[in-house]
Amino acid sequence: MFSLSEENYLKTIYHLEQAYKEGVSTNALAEGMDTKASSVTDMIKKLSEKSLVKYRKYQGVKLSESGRKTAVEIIRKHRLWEVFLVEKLDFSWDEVHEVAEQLEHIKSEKLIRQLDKFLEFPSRDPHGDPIPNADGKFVVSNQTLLAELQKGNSGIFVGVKDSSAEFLRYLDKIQVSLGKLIKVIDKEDYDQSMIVEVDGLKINISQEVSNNLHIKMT
Amino acid sequence: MFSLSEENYLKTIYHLEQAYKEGVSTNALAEGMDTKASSVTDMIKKLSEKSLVKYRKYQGVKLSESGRKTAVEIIRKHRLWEVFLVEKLDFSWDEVHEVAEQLEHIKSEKLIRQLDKFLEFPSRDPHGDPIPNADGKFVVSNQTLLAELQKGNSGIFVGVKDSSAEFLRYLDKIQVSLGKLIKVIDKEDYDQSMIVEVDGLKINISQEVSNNLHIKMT
DNA sequence: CCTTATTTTTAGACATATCTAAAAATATTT
DNA sequence: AAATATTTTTAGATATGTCTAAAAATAAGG
Repeated sequence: MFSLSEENYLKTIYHLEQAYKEGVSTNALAEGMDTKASSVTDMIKKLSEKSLVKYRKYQGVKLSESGRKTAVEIIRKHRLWEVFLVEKLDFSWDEVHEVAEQLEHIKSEKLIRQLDKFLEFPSRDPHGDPIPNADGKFVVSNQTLLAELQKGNSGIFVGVKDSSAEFLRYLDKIQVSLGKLIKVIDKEDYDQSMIVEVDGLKINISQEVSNNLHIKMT
Repeated sequence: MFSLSEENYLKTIYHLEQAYKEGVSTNALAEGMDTKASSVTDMIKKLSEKSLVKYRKYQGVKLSESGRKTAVEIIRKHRLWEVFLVEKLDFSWDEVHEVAEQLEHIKSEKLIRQLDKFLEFPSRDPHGDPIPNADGKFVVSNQTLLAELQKGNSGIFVGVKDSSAEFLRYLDKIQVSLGKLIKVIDKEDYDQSMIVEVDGLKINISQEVSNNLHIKMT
């Protein structure tokens, strides 16, 4: 199996690949791992020898098939534990990350299989991010960001992209909570702000905010 | 906080202290940690510098107050996770140990506080061992081994001492399961074997077996 | 009580994962 | 395209936790 450090590198490379499709640079990875570029080079070499990444000097890294598989497994574990913490142990959205970062490295196939079952096979974590299934597949769904909706569209608020405590407090304040039906009443062309209706109340929402709300279309 | 290795040493010293009250020898600890005596000496020095153990060269170690506190916290976490695995994730008694060994090192006060609450403050783990409370206190109870009961006594079967898969299969076979009321009908003087009644059935049980069953007296 | 056996410690080495500082490669500017 | 700036890699060092082999301390036996 892989060391804690190796697993964290794989996970970080996976996330950075979304933004850097051509390959993740050493510096970007150093920033993501909160370490020095030289340390990154060392670790990349190790991962490369284990065929977890494809690496050519000075050209950045990409995950190999087996590297991606491992990264997705870790992400699956992270997100399932987040669901557990919020749904069963009454954690709030902004408290789960640090603990899930630890729990994601526990090694036991049975543990995660049974946890998944216990949680009734959730498809999204508390932030609205999809949870890959046991085969590592992300099951697609009819989900989008509120910002993508047009005047007249509506959907269920199923998650947030920005899970900072600050943002969650803001949502609390405007009384927008998970599971609510949100309808777009009007959308301003000049700043993309919206007037939406939630529980019969009309609320004005900036694009910054609408970009952070995951909506499941009905 | 303490490293994984430090935590494992503290836990092992704690357990060995039950048998070696005068202090745990370097060799005993090496055996318990499955490592070499020289490694143990190195680690003991480190723990001693951190005031987690009391150590005089060639005289073995004892836990200090803070060392004992830390060890008990780890044991509390281990046992709570075992309850979780058995009660919520359908693990069997003989599968939980390895996973709990990993989970016991997760660092989050809130996690363990909420887990305890979620499990409704269990007082014993699936093997019948007591779970210290958040203050590190073992709440005493009216529990004993079946072997200690006399003719006519009865009590609830609340745990096993030997949790080998073999033994658990045997219990399954004779239909003795957790929570059952067991009454001692007769006890042989010459081999200490017993005839007990469970669910109206009379079963013959050897001393070897009765010595492995934790009973809560009613 | 002195010799032998056992236990424990020390000394020096190794692997992992990190760092700093310097060198090498690549990218950018003029 | 040459000079400069940036990025990446290498080289050498450090901390943790382990090991082997040898030395030192303690325990046991005659």
